[in-house]
Amino acid sequence: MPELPEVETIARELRPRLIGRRVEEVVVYWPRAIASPAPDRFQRALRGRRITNVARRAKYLLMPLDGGDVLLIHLRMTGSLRLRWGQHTAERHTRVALWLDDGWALHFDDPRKFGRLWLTPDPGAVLGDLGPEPLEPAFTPRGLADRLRHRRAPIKAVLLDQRCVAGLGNIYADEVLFVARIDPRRPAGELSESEIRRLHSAIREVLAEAIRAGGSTLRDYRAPVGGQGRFQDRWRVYHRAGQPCPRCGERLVCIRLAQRSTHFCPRCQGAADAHPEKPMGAEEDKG
DNA sequence: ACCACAACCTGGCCGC
DNA sequence: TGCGGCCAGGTTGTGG
Repeated sequence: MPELPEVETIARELRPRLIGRRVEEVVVYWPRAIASPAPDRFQRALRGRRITNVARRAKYLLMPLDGGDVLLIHLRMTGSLRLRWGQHTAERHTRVALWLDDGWALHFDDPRKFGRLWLTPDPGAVLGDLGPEPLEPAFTPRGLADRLRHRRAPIKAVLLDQRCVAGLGNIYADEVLFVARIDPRRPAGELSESEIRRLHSAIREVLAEAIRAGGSTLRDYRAPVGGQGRFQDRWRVYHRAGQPCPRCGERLVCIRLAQRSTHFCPRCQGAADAHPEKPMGAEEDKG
């Protein structure tokens, strides 16, 4: 379910509630939700540990524990984390429950069972070769250009590739390409320098705006204590096929690209670099 | 190395 | 009401 802004929202909400808490019991309702180690070892190793922080990398939540291990959680399509009062309050789709020492329980709920948890001393091995965090200074237009240069796949597909930029998913890839005025079907390696600069700042602007809005809420997604994001009201193109483009009034369209529904404006994202009105260097980094 | 596609799963919605 | 088909915010493995 969640992309970078939703995971960031969850991390911020959980951080003050979880730092310093001890995990008193671990209940695994769906063993395959535990990616590693084996569920019984996961359970034994996590029990009794204290959570020292709640952080995010790309779409992963990272919870370092006293003693050195890190609990990693990836929510995939439909996973969510909920804090529920009391120990025996698991619901139909609760896959793993952590009973905390303050009377609350942290529940990992996931109807589709795609989400995974890891307990490891070496989170880097789980995270693999993720690309740069788009909101960190290390994410630069030059670095983005290097990662796009040799790719012939459509730019939308490359934005979904977590090795290129970490944290974008289907909603924010579409939103970012609209703001950058780039046709999602354009081969990534054929983008001009000014398009890459627009893309770079659009990634930062859209993600930052979404975080400020508390992420997007779709269907029954809720934050850990029950709140909803507000960014779905600010979607410019996602889920808006047939409605007028907020920039030019043209009807927005939805096509299939990289096996994902892809929303864009065929007029202002239509032609290759059709609006070169801004001179090179006019768009500075806003990081 | 790159890219397309199937697989992993369930639930909700739409049309018949 | 029931059923089939299709859709869904993600990632991984397999094949070409």
